[in-house]
Amino acid sequence: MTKKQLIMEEALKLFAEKGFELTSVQQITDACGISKGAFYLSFKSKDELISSMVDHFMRQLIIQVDQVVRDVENEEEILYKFYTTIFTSFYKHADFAKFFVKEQMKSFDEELFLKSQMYIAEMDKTILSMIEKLYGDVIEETKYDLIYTINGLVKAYSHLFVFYNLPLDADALAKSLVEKTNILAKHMTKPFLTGELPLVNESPVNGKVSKEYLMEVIEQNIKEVEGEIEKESLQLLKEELLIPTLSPAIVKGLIRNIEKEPVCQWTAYVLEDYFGFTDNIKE
Amino acid sequence: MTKKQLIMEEALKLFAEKGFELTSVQQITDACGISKGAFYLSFKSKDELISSMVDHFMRQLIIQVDQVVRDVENEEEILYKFYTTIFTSFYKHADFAKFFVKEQMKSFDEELFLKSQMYIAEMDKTILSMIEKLYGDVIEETKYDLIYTINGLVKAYSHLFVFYNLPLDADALAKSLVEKTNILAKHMTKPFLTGELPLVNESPVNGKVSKEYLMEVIEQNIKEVEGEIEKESLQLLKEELLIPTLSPAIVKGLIRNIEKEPVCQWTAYVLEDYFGFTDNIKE
DNA sequence: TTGACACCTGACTAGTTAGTCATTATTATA
DNA sequence: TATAATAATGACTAACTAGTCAGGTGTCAA
Repeated sequence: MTKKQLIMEEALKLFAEKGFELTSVQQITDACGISKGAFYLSFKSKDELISSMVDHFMRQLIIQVDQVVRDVENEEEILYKFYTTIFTSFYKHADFAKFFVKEQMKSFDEELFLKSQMYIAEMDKTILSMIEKLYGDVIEETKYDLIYTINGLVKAYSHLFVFYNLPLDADALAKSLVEKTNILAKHMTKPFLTGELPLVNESPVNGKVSKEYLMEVIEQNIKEVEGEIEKESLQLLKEELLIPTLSPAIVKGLIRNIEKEPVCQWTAYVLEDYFGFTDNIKE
Repeated sequence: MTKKQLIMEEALKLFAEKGFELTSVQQITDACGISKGAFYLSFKSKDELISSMVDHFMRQLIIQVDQVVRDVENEEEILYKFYTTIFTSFYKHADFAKFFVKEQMKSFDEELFLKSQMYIAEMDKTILSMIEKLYGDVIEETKYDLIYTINGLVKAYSHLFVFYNLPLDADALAKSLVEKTNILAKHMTKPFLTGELPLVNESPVNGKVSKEYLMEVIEQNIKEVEGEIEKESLQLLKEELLIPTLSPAIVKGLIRNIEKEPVCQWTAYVLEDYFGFTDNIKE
């Protein structure tokens, strides 16, 4: 475990307990058994720590949910898998869920707020593609309402185990919410969110992640990754970003090379999005 | 406007903007144009301010919603009125809604957390009585799920105008959510929350508010209120609490005497609950 | 005009915090 | 073993905080 990971884990426990502002860097380093100076070797500031934590957990969650939605063979099972995945992740990372609910709001840091919004929008995108696949044209008019309703259900029921520490019966909960979702998809006729409104929830990067953002993520990965294949793949992908020359098959292959490496999973995810490989179903 | 009100209003703006911890007493008093010392003449501490704020706004909301649920003649309209009331209040007090979502969590102050839970449980009680009145035995098995779903919908859709500052079309939103609620009440067959679970959400005072709490609230009111009738009514109600001697009609009349006074509304509300007048419908 | 009173002020105390940096310890290399 | 490079330390700074309190201000009635 790297020092960064150690700090993030210990900090998360303290943040969930007392909140971000009321946890001092000193308390974090004490919990880690390191000095205050060592903290600043891993993170430029306390704000950078919180920002890294949001990246770490939200990326993990989005990648997981996206995998489920794209890979499940049996269409009937997608919704069920979606709910179990999301609740299992919330349950496992209850500390982060607690912390995220508490601090996601526009406060003390505009940048962090926008980042959170970006991840939430990314999740909404995945939910949208899921319900379009499931219900097709039937929900054309009501799909944005369905996204909001699903989010509401997840939020409301998360409370049970995130804040009351109840044990989670993910199976029963998912089955119950699958029923609710199906009922609403089938019968809803009066959507509140008509075409124009939901734009507010679009990704701040307008659906496409920016080239600059991808460059940044890739360069970060090049520093972190060990294997030579992975390093070279990242290097080639970076050049492809600047001047496109390679064929789709080669690009896809390069992404394949890095997608198993944990630190590169997010990069692989956003690159697939950027190069338009998002509609592939597990072969 | 009293000094207390002034401080609460200015503080609320700052809290919604930057959060509780990052707003200093100095900043609040600067915004009010008063000195730091003056602040401590109105509130014993910064914590007491936040606690008073939660009391103020949550009591207002609960009284409003309760009135709607109990007074609306046309049963068809209850749900619609419920949603419009709650969203209009959230919209009007967006600052508080923002602040409450952010700070309601178990953090930095166990007492405040319990207080928030108590108000939330109180609201759940009102919702329960509303849906029982509306759907009767049909939802016997699913009523707790319905409460959670309603809460989820309110939370999810509040975001639109609380955090994105969108204008609120309360009429359209309420109509849309009424439909969703009706659909779920009619078709839901797989509740997640079976009889045992929802106990966690019961009021910490076990359904009945404690005598001590009532005494405290009444004594506070006696100090604040002007009118002689109101003062005497409160005094008699206090004695009735200690040794019950008066007939229900007299007690009810005494409560009537105080329920128009803004500072006494909450007291009237909890006293009605305590003396068992909660099932009365507007005559 | 005087004195009594409630109201108000802001400099002050005692404490905490994020972040720095000269110094020391550890490890790798030659 | 000697030297260079890297990692880690914790005392320190500068800034901020909640809450206090000795003294000031304005407003009454006598």
